[in-house]
Amino acid sequence: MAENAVQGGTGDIPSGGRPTRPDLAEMVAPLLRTLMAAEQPVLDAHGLTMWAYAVLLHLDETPIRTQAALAEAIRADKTRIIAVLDDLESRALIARRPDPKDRRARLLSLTEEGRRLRDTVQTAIQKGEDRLLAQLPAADRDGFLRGLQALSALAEPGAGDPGQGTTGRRPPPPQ
Amino acid sequence: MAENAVQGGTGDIPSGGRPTRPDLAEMVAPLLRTLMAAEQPVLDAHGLTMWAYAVLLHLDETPIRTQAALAEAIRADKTRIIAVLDDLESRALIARRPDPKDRRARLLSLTEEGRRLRDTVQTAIQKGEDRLLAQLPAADRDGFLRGLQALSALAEPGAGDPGQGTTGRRPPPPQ
DNA sequence: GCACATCGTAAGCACATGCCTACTAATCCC
DNA sequence: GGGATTAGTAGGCATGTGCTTACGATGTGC
Repeated sequence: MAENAVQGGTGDIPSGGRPTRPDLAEMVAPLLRTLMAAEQPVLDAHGLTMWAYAVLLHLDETPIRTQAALAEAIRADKTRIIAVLDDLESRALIARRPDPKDRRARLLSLTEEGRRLRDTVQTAIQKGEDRLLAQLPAADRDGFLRGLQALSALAEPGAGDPGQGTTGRRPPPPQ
Repeated sequence: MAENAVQGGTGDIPSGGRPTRPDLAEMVAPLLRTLMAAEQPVLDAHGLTMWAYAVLLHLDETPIRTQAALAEAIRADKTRIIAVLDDLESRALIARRPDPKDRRARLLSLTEEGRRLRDTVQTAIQKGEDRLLAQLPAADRDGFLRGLQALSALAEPGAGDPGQGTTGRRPPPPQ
């Protein structure tokens, strides 16, 4: 039944034995490359960079009160997203107003046009992703999405290992 | 039954409606970060870079006849892996001999010690990965691994869209 | 009022990456 | 034999990134 299942559940590797499945990173890295390569044309068509798109995505979900918080949320550098925000603001996709309660901070919000663009782009991107997912058996696709969602949540800032912070530079991608 | 399932199968998005799941890349990118962050200490402990580890991994699976082929297999730059190979060779982890049949090419192979190190490192890495996977329900874990394996295979060189080649530079990671 | 901390911003450094251009050695083809 | 081609190597260029420092504006605590 589960004969041709991917081996690799917990405890599948006898101590000292050879691993029986590829490393997760070895599989995740090419997948991310594929996904980003598929996104790129869509983003290009709308004049968005990956960072700008990440801003649009995360700005919509939760109201962000400081640029630093936004930067941390999308794992960007605090000083590097300034140009991104400048561009998005100049195109009226986001609004950046001083917080009345603390005029040091800038209240970031999506404009109606920003929300519209975000919807358009995201729908197009997910349409392409669905073509990929369609190649999976329905059962695997469901488990894949659930597992992916669960595992990615462990990487969110604030979850998992606390105290690690922003230490260390970004390692080169394997494979 | 499938009430709390992740929405996002093919055709779940009515045209014009809002997407109902996060973008795949938005979930895959943090996951890759987590996985690489978990690998790094193990690699450091054995004096390996990500690239060096990728070389050890891919050199073991299939005999590689040219460095260029290896570079393409691990999606590295042909000229950049030379230093990596130099280091691995100087540590007797790989062997690099001129091909008798074509002395321009270098036959690359893992030494016994290289294979031993690869096993040690990979086992340690997968042990950490299994701790992550253990947090998933068994059914999802199986589907996740099968789906991940299938999707990552689509990104392999030679599969999927041919003719794309090495065009374009590496985009920045979203989120 | 004044020292200190925080937010946004600008500028720069160090480093890794992808790409390109030689250059040598070796091979292939005519 | 001689020209074109290929593998490996070395070097450089442009870019993107993380990190640090500095500065002005603002807010907080004493």
